[in-house]
Amino acid sequence: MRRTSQDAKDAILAAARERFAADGYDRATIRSIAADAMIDPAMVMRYFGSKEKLFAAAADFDLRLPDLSAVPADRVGTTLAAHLIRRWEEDDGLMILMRAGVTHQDAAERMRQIFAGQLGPVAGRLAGDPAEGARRAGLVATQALGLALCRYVIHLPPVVALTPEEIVDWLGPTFQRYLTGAS
Amino acid sequence: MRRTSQDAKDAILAAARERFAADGYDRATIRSIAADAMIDPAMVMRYFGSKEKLFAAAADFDLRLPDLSAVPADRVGTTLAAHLIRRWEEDDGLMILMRAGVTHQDAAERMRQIFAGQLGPVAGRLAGDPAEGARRAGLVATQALGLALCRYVIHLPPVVALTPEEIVDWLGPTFQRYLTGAS
DNA sequence: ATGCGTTGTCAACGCTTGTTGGCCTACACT
DNA sequence: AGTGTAGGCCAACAAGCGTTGACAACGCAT
Repeated sequence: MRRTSQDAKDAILAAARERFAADGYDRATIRSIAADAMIDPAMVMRYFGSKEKLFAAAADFDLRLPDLSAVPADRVGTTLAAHLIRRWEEDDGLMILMRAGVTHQDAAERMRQIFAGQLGPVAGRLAGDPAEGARRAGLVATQALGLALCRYVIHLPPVVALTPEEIVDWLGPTFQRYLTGAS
Repeated sequence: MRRTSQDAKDAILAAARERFAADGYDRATIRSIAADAMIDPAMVMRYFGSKEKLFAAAADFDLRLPDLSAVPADRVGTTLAAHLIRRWEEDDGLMILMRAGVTHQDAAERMRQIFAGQLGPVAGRLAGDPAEGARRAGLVATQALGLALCRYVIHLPPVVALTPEEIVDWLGPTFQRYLTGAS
């Protein structure tokens, strides 16, 4: 039994996710992705059409936010912080978007959709007003993405040294204020 | 009177700063920088030696932090927030580092030096302990760089819509807690 | 006017990139 | 056995990159 085309696609996609997350859009080449997947570069084109389409397939991501209005009102900040940290470490999808979003238009657009479409409604439900929810979601995004940038991309030593528990302790109150505090 | 070499260098450096800030390291090509400076690409090489060296010359940046121990203790957060916003808008140096730091090693290293060497000591003076200062500086960096990422790079609409005053009002207390709050 | 050093131009190099088309190879089915 | 089809490989393409070296044009000193 030879490898089925689905296996090849899976292997390519897995390699692509790793490379895009580690190197960004430009430096992650079709050739290097193909080498990681132990396959010919031409196969990548056959199965995904172009580098753009491969990236679109690899950059799929969902925050999988819990329903924050179901947790105690004074716990939304820490709950969100704990969830985001976990989500970040188990899925490299956000790393892909961060590394690519800096130079790549589509990736930036995806990022906007994620925070407007996933975090926005959750914040809006807490604020009781969609427009205000968007503002709150934006503020949360600045702190959340900033942590990811310093910890996983820039590798700022003091931020890398923080334990997940410390991060929750420090960022939880910040999220709490951004989500529920007075404007 | 022909153009002096200093004029050419200045023109190249200005064009390089704009291109690196707008496009990142990889997409900012020597050719495009030279075209912006209305000069031949070969001149760029003559005056700066290589793309790496040109980047090093363009990525020079100083936070120019004020002495935070000279302001009222309950004002350090808002003072820092106001200063960083101003610094960000008047100098594209940090944009260069942010756009490049994601894929370029040297830029990430510069970023680490800036926050460890400039913000760290200031925070250390406030905390009365250099090691603790590094931690506090790291936390501040997550929020400060996250804002810049969302506002100037990703262009998250709700974050772009914030006025400088609103940003100071929201981020000031965060910086205050990161710098002087209980650990 | 002659010479020289600086400023600028031009063409090309070697390399890497995304992308394409043709050609094998192995399996499933008749 | 023969054949069709799907998986895979190879070589090449055009374009763009950083970089190089040779050569022309200019201004100032002598």
